[in-house]
Amino acid sequence: MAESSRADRVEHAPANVISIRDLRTRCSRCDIRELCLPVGLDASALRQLDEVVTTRRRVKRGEALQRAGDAFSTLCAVRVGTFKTTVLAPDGREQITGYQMSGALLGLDGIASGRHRCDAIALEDSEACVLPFERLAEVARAVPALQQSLHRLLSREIGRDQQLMLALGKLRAEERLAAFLVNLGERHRARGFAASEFVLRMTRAEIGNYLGLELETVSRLFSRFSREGLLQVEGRIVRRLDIEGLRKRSGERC
Amino acid sequence: MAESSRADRVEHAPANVISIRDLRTRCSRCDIRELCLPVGLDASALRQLDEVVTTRRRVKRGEALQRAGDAFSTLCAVRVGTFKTTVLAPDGREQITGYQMSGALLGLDGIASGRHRCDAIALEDSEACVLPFERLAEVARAVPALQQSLHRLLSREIGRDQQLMLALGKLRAEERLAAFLVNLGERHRARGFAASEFVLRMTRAEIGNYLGLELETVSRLFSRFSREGLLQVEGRIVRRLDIEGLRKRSGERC
DNA sequence: CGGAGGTTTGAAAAGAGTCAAAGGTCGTGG
DNA sequence: CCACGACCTTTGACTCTTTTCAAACCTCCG
Repeated sequence: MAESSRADRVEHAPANVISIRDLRTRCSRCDIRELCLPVGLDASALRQLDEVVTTRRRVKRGEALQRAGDAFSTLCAVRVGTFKTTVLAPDGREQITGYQMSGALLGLDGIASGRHRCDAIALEDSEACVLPFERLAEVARAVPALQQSLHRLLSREIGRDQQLMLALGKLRAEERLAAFLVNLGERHRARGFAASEFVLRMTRAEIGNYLGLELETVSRLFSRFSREGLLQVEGRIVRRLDIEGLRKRSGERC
Repeated sequence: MAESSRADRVEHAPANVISIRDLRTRCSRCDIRELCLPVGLDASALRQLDEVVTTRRRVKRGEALQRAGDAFSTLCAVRVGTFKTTVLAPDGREQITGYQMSGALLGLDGIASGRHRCDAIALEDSEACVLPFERLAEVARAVPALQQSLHRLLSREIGRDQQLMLALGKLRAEERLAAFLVNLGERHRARGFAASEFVLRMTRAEIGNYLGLELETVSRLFSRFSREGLLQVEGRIVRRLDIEGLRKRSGERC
């Protein structure tokens, strides 16, 4: 079952589980803390959060951080790398529901039922901090600022999902891809990288899956945008992304 | 601005705001408590929740319980009636992101930014309990069971959104409507009504908007399902809904 | 350096959208 | 309480975007 196909779980592959202590790194010193759960926490709250986050996991490209159906007990915060989350229809069709970069919190959908509801697959070699949820909830009761952070993260996830629904329900193919690229560019910018030059971590098929399109449609749209000077593209490498031009083509959002 | 077009706010239309005390009703005695925030709370936790929920609001058909952009300070729990929530694209296109029946909690997407991100419009004369969020969060810190309920509700919302993304991204028109009807039937059943006989509270256009389809497509599909004996439909009245038959036509989910 | 997997492009098909028109229903005001 | 108007629904005919199928090429990893 899912248990065995999953990448390095704490119990099964201790080599890939890293004690935070060993690395002498903590949320309080993490360079992505302003993108992650610690946003807005003061020094004392951060110290308490340090006590919650005790391990990390390395996940190789293609491996799963979590599988739908797994028992839920921890959230994972992406530290390095990129993940995709996917939900499965009963007939086997799969929908990618998001791409998560550093700072994102994975597993929030598992709280409700006590089982993970989606797969999280690494798109490149990645690293995530493990947050035992019960422990986190406990600390959140004592630290209002952390409670607020957690509420905000859950709420932000809902807002993001609504934006994707809007894209899937109302935008045409060209608008969806334009919005997706603008969004990717902005997420790179938020992480201190150029918004207009980056490497796609996902295939055309994965972009299409996420946007409710076929891979051929995505490929044709890249060609069109390239022809029209909205970007330069060589395989997965995107250059000179014209954010404003694309925003106009997107009906302005994703 | 939005403020003035909104239905009966506490400050502006006290006539429509009802003190819970006056009605001598509480969460602890509410007949939908097993569909709402109180799920799984014990007597003592319920008593504390009673202290949070002090007012109700009546909202007439077509009026807004909340508007995108409004300052966020309260959640609302649907007591009677039905709402739709909609998000707006910058160019004015609108996507319905959900239909909420009794027990649903509205406003969760506003926690992140402190502003509501969607409109909530009553589809029939409705009534909602008002939950001041700061107060609720405070009580949740003291009452772990309530904290857990709140986390679960937020998480469940994320799960629901993912199912809609799956429908919008991967299902064909016929499958989307079939899944929608099965889902509606089951929600009626969960509320003690027949799963196969109900009145639609939304127009064909609204169903289409929610499912990423045009109203004509929805109308044609109703005719097709009716022709094939999967349901009987007279305007908004649906009878003899064949749940199993429709489930098969849905690729099995929504 | 060999092959699997990923990408591009074309041509044809299909599903859903658009436009149009007519009939139905509901709620409100007279 | 009835009539009118606004809005909703149905159905047909046609259009068009996107999918499907196919083939060739690329490229990157082991």
